[in-house]
Amino acid sequence: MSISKTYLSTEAENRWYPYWMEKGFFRSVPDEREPYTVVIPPPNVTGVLHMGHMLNNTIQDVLIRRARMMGKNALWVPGTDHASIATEAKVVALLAEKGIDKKSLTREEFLSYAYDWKDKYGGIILDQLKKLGASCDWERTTFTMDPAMSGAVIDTFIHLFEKGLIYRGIRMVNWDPKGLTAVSDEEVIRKEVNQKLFYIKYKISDGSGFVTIATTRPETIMADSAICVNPNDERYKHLHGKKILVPLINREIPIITDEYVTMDFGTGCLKVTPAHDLNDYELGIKHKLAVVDILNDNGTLNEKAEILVNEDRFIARKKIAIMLEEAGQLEKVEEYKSQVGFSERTDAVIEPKLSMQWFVRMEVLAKPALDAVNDGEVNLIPDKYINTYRHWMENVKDWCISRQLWWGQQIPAWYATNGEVVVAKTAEEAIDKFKALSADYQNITISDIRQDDDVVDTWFSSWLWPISVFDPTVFGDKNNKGNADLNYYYPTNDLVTAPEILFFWVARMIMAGKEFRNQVPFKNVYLTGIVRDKQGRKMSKSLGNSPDPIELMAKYGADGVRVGMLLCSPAGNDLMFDESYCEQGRNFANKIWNAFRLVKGWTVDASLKNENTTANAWFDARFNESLKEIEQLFLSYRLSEALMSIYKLIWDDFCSSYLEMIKPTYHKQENGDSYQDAIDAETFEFVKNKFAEILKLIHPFMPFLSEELWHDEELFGVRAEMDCCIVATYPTAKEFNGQHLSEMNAVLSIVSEMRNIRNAKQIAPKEALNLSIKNNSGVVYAKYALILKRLAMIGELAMVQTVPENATQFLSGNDECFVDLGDSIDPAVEKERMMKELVYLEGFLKSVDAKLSNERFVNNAKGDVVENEKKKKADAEQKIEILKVSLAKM
RNA sequence: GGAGGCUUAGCUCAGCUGGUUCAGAGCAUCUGCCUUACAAGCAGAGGGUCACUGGUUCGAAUCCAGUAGCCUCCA
Repeated sequence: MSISKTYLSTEAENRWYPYWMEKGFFRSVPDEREPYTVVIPPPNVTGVLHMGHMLNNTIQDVLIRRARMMGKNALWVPGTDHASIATEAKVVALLAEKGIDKKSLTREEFLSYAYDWKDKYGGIILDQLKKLGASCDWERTTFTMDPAMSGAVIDTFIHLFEKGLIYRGIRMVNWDPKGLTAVSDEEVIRKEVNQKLFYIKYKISDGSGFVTIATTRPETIMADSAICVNPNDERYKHLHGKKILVPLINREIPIITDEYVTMDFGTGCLKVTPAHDLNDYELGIKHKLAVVDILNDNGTLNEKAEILVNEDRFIARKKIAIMLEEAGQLEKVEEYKSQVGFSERTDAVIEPKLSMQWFVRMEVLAKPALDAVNDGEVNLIPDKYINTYRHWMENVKDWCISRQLWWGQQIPAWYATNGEVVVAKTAEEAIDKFKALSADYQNITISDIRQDDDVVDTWFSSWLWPISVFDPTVFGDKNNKGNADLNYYYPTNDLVTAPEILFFWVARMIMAGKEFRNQVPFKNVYLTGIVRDKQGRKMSKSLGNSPDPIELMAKYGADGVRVGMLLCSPAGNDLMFDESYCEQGRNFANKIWNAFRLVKGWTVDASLKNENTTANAWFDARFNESLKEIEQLFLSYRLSEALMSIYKLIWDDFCSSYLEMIKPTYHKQENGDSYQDAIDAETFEFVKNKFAEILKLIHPFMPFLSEELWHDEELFGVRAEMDCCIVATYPTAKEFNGQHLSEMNAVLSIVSEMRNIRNAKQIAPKEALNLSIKNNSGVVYAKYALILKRLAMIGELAMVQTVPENATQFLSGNDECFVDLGDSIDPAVEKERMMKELVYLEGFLKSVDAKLSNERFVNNAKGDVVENEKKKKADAEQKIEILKVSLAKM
């Protein structure tokens, strides 16, 4: 091992990750042990590691490594998601750079380009996870479009269709008339735009006058199906039941009433255009209105518009305005600001468009998934998300699963020329199904049928993930009980993911788990926060406010970054990331490194008697006390707090206190040379063992550093090939002696007071001070003489019955401590200090007395609370007495 | 518009079923130290009307209601 002054992270990282891989420590196969399983939320195959991944995967690795060390058969399944929209967009863009238009390619040609691209870049993110130290079983790496995984998706589609849970229906989608595709809500950018509000006069068909309607889209009047007014609107009561004529084309449409209409917006009179507006569409369904779609896919008007056919929608808007003006039906035009959606990819104005889509019926599937969380079969951590989950699941809408893309699993639906549809795995099966359907299809051939062009939503494959990674063959066949892997590893234990996909992904996995295994896919869902920058902005590429995780790891070490991530990540709350946390992580690594160097440098003398039994016994108790706390914190998934507990145990208790207690003394000789005492064998053995325990304790958080030190041959000797920290047994809390802890707390408070005195009086650390104690507590201070000497440089430690002269004094508990400072004592200052303390204690006593003399308190409060107050009273009274006596003597 | 959440030290957060001298931790800050493990360090210290206003209670950071500000999801 290197004796460098600081921990060199890169060296350790390059040494141990390959070693772990080579020895197969990440590999898991079913055996007789209890399994502990985590499936990775598959990152987007096009992605590169960002801070969100860092956080998410650090947490998973901590959980997995700890479970592995606790003797469980730990499996972390890695993989990637095909992310149809994002990936297809990237491939289209890449092709465009090469001058290739997607539309000029066949589906097969396009997919071949896409696969080339995926093969080239798809593994980047997984390699980056390895840098972080992720201990995934890489032999199980899965991709959501692997043939077997896609097979599972198709089987699922067919299964649900046959069960009546998948249907086709009309739905309003965001249509990009330039890209000629539907885009998801996430790909629509809303911008505020200056528009015009046109006030158009519609003739009442019985000739009794006009109604004025305000609209920003006059070009859609030809698609109007009705005019709607609020039934409570007095201004329009006379119109109820009448009909009206669409300007320019004079089509007759009804006047309907609905409270949906806002009376004080525009004229209070709304034109209803079900084909071109989502709200109007719903209104149309409610009132059973005709749907008139006047737009072509490219945004031009079609023949249903009757006029301006083949004109672009925006040109049509201008022309209509003129035509209305000429017809005397344009009352006025106002400037108006409103939100308009633009396509993220083409910047075209999004057109709401009705189209035929495939849906999954949610009601039947959602019920058991809702119950699973309500009944605690699945725990959400933190549990505040239960409300959100419940609210969503109780108001769940059917799931639109078709996407107008090529990258993904093509929908297994087949159409005959007349539009009739069957769902089947292959064209051949589809033919059979058509033949079975009707005698008319007896001569149908493959060339007569056409497969649906669309693919399914990516979530429709990832909702199967916790099952399909183990056995993708169980979805089409109810009798298939699944392979050994599935039966061993499923249900998994913990899922670590972001709250934003609680519904998109987590809820749907629970549905799939219930549907296909009749068992939830995981027991606990740990929801992490969003990584934000210091100013609270979400980290994003476009803002450029996200540090590159790879660079961070190069700078602070993977362990430093892991610690840094967790230090600032309360469960479920967003975290304000700042590089300084990584710096803190690196410093911590360095602290452990140097503590190790210290211990390593000691020489052992087997003939020495163990003088450190008190220190050893205390640290053992403290270690177990802390461990007990840490175990509780892990149980409640408070990982950052568990880490902080370990941090303080190592830094404060082990380094600052314990090592200083046992550190052999240096001696300076007259000739200027110095030598250090040796340490006794028993203590050395103890500290060595405890150090190993500490390395194990920190391993899940800092795998590289701990493994590196674990293999230090000088301290631990040569280890067997498989003797690694990663598979060492995790420490468990044992019983501990509370008296050791309380006594040492008293001693350490004396140390702290002594240091304070030195600081205040500017006494050099090397100058020994004499301490006398008037013991009221019964603590045997003689046991702690060596510790007091080493930590506070106390020369003589004396037990006294009377108060010495010329000493400064302080209380440790109820024990009176006196430090002989000779002439440097200023009685006036001493007196003032003590008076101050007395005043404080008397005030405190008064408040305790007030409580105790309050009958209602004594009668209502619990017994132990009252007892406690009495104890506080007695304690304060004793201290006051001591102070008064001392003051009287001065 | 609907639902949920958050607000405690300069920053990031703990504070569970109201009751230890309850107002805490880490970082940052300040003071003094290059003390042969570590200046990426050591030893000390200062910092807060627990968002605001009411209520319940013997007792409220903690429970309830309202107000303000911020955030997320759904529409």
